[in-house]
Amino acid sequence: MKLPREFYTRPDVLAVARDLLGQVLVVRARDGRRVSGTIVETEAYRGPEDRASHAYGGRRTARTETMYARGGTAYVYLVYGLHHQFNVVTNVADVPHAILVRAVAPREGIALMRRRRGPRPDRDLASGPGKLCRALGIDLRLDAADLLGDRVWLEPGERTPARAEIVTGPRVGIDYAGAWARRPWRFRMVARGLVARG
DNA sequence: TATAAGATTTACT
DNA sequence: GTAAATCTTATAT
Repeated sequence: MKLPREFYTRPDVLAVARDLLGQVLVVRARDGRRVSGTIVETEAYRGPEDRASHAYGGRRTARTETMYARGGTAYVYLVYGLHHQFNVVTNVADVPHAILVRAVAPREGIALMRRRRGPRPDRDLASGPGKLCRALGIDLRLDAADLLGDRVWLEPGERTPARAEIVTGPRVGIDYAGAWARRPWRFRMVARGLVARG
């Protein structure tokens, strides 16, 4: 079962970013097998007013065009010329809201992830936005893919985190955005009973 | 046309 | 801790 269109088209991108925690990101590998991970960290981007967003000021380029698609679309782009970033587009068409998936916990297809990522602790296989794309096999070919299609999609997780298990904080790597960078639009799921860190 | 910097990761000192 | 890798976009010649 996939998350329905209505999950993504909701108007509050912060609520969707929070609700993505605990859900499962699934990618169909070339041989048809499933590779998946549980989402544990997200960041909301609320263009056009959000100075940290690629769509700040209503900017529309070949790269950002995907952000203007309807909710439930994948937005994949390259940073620093070599790392892919996977985002979930939210809201209705022409409203460029998106959520960067910053980390997942490996779930299915772990052997394939290890092969793709090389020798390292399993804990580090997908513990960053560029790492998870490498581990799951996400690249520019998945840009603009429909999240209700059969190449990449989201499924409900077994358990959604309780409020006390969600830590919010400032977004990462966007110091140029001034005050917008300090907004607590980053959401992280922590293990129950652990003390939160920034 | 040229230059700078970015929603990052890795290797090396 | 610092540097290198190297594509896209914005801004300045």
